[in-house]
Amino acid sequence: MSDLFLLDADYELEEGRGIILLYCKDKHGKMQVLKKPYKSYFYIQTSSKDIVIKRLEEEGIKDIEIVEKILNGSKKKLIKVYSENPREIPKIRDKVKEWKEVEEEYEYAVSYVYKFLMDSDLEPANWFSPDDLAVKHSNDLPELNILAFDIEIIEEGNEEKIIMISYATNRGKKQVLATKESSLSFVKSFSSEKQMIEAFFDEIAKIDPDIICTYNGDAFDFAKLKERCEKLKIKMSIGKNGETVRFERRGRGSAASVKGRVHIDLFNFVDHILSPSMKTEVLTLDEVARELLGEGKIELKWQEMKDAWKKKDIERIAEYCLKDSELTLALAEYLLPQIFAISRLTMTLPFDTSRYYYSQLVEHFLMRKSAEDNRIIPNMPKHDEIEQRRQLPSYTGAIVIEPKTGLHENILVFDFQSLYPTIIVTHNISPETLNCGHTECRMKNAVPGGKNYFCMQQKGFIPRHLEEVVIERRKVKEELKKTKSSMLKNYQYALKIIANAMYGYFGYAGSRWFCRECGEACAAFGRHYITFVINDAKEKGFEILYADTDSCFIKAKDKKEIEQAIQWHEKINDKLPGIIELEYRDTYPVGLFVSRAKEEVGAKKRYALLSKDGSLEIRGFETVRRDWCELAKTVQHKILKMVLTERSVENAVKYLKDVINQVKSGKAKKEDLIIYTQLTMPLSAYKQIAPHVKVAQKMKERGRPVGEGMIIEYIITKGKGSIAERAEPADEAKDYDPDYYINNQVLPAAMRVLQAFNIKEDLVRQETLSSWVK
DNA sequence: CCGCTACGGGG
DNA sequence: GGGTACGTAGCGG
Repeated sequence: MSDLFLLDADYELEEGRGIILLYCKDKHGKMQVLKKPYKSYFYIQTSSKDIVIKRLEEEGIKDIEIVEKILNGSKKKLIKVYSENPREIPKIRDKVKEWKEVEEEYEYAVSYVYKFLMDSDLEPANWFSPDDLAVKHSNDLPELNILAFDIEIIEEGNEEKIIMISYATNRGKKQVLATKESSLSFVKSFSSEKQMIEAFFDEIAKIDPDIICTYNGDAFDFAKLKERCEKLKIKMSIGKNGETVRFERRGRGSAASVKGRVHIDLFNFVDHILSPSMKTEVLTLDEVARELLGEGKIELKWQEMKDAWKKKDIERIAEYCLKDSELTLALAEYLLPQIFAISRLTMTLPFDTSRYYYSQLVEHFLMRKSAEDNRIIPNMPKHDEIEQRRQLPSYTGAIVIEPKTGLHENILVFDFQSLYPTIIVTHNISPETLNCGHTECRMKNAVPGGKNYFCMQQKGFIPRHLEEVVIERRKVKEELKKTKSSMLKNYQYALKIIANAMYGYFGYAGSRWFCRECGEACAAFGRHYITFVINDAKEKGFEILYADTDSCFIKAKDKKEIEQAIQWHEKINDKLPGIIELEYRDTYPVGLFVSRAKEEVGAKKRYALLSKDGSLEIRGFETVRRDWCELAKTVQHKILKMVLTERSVENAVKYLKDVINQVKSGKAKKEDLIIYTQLTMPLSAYKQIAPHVKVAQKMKERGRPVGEGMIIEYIITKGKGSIAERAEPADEAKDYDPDYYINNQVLPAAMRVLQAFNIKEDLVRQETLSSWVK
C-alpha cells in the first residue's frame, strides 16, 4: 500500500478491545481509516515484585512483564501491566495504588492514542508507510479538502437566533445561507432557521471536508449551533457519516470535535501560540487577518447589522458574513502548515496542536523524547502538589532597566538569540543534573548569586534534546538564507516555539518536569549575561536607553556611533560562553518610551518605535480593548502618531485640548462614547454591581430582554450617584457626563502617551477649563 | 499589599 | 480518559 498522511487519530472499543483509528489521506487525496488493535499499559515501581505480581495474578491480571527503564536518571526494573481495554488501566491503577508494596505507578495518565503514537514513533501531519508505520519525511502536503464557516446571530424576541451561515472552501466554493430573501447570487434563502441549519449540514455532508476551520468556533459558532439545534430539535450531524459533534471539556471551555474531520479553531492557536509574537494586542479576526494576511473584515458595526436586518437589507450582512469565512479560510491556509510543523515535532494531533498551550506542546515533545530514550515519563502533579508549587515564594526574575522617558533618535536594538534555551544548554540545566555532588561542577557551573549548581560531566535529558532543537534551528535558519522554503520557515518556527517554552515549563505548576531550581537558575544566568552586556556597553561609552530581560536598546549620537555599536556587539560574542549569542536586530530613527506611572504596578513595558520604512511598532498601549470607548482609542492612537511622525508634542496637546473642549461642550458623537461590556453570568449571580450590570438590571426592569453572554452597550450620563447608577443603555441615554468621559476615558488614554513628555494631567484640565463654562 | 471578579474571541 | 489546566487588569478592602 502506498504512503499515507496522518491527519487525526482516535479509538473505539470492539468487544472490550481497544482499536486505534488512524484518519489518513492518501496520495490521491482520498481519506483512509486504518484500524490498529493496541494494548494499553502502565508501570508499577516496587521493591517487592514477587508479592505484587502474585497479587496482580490473584486479581486475574496476568498480562504483565518486567522491564528495565530509566527513572529519574538511573536504570530501574519495573512491572509493566497491560490491558487490551484502555479503560481498564485507570481501574487497575486505582486498585494497586492502595497496596502497601506498591511505591509508585507511572504513565497511567498518558492518553491511549498518544501512547500508541509514541510507541509506533508515528508523527501526525506526516507521511508514513501503512505496512510498518515507518515515518517517511516529506515536504509535500496531501490534497486537503478545507472548509471554513461563520455564523451571524441576532436577538429576536427573547432568544438569539442564527440568521445567517456562510462557508468557503479551498476549492473555491462560497455560499451564504440566510433566513431572509436576497438578490445576491451567492445567497440561498430559507423560510426558517431550522431549514437553514439542516441545509448547512447537508451541504457539509456533500462537500465532505477533511478539515473544518472556524475563528472562535469552540466557544461561539459550534456552541451556538448546538444551542439552536437542541432548541429546534435538529441532529447536529456535521461529522462523517452523519456523526454528531462532541464537546470535549478542556481548560476553561470546551473543544468541538467532529468525528472523521478535524475541527481547527484558529482563534485558539492565535491566542495560545501566536499572540506573543504578534504586533496586535487584540485578537479579533479583523486585526489578526490584517496583520497576517494584509486584509481585514468588511466594516459593519453591530448596531448597523441589527438595523439592516430589521430593514431586511441583508446584502451587506451577507457580504460581511461571507468575508469572515473567506478570511478564516485564508488564515487556515496560512496557519495549517505551521500547525502541522508543530504537530510533527511534538507528536501531537493537529486538533490538539491548535488548542494546546505552550506548556502542553513542550510536555508532549518531552514525552516523545522520553519514549525514544527508554525513560519513564514523570507523573503529572496531583492537585495538592500543584497548590504547593503555586504557594512557593517567587524568585527574582529578569532585569528591566527603566526606559529613559521621552522621544529618542537613532535607537539600536540588540537581543540575545534565544537567551533561556541557550543558557539551559550551555549550563546543562535539568532536574536530574541539579547539585550532582561533584566538586568540579560546584566550582565551575554554579548559579550566579546562589548555592545551586549543575553537573558538567553528564548531559541532562532536557539540555540534550533542547540542544538538538537549538542547533537544528540554527541550521534551518542558515538554509533559509539560501532558499525561501515556506516548509522550512514553519519548521524553524516550530523549533523556536519548543525551545522558548522550556524555561517557562520548569516553573509551570502543572509541569511533569517541574524544577523550581532550574527556573531560578535560568533567570539568574539571564540577569548575569544581560548585566554583563549592559556594563560592557557603558564602559565603551554607549548610552543605554532601555533593557529588558534579553534585549538592550542603545542610543547613538550619530551615524558613526551606530557603526561603532554594531562593531562592539560583534566583539562581545567572543566573551560569551557556549552557544549564548547577542544579536543585532535593527536601528530605528525615532522611538518613544514611557515608564510606568508611580501608582501603576507591573504595567507592561510601553514603547513605540518608528522603523526606517515608516511603520509603527507599538508595545504596551492597550486602549484598543472594548472597555474603552471609541473616542479614547482614537485619541490615543492619533497622539502617538503625531508625536512620532510629526514629532510635535505641542500639536498633540493642542489636539487633546480640542477633543476635551468638544466633549465638554456636549459635541461628542454618541456612538464614540459607548462602552461595551459582556454579561458573563446570569444577572442574578452578580455580587459586585459594575456599571454594565446596573444597566442590565435597568433594562430588565424596563421589560427589555437581558441574558447571559449579552454585550451591554452603555453610556455614562449626567446626574447624581455613582458611575454605575448613572450608566444607561446606549440607545436610551439622553445625554452624557462630560466629566466622566474626560477624566476616565480620554485623559487616561492620552496620558499614557503624554506622561513621557512631562505633560501634567491637571495642566491640560486647567487649560481647557475656561471653555467648560456653560 | 491581597483577594476577588471579570475579561478575552465570537454577534 | 485520569480532567483541572490561562494570564492579567482593575477594583475594593
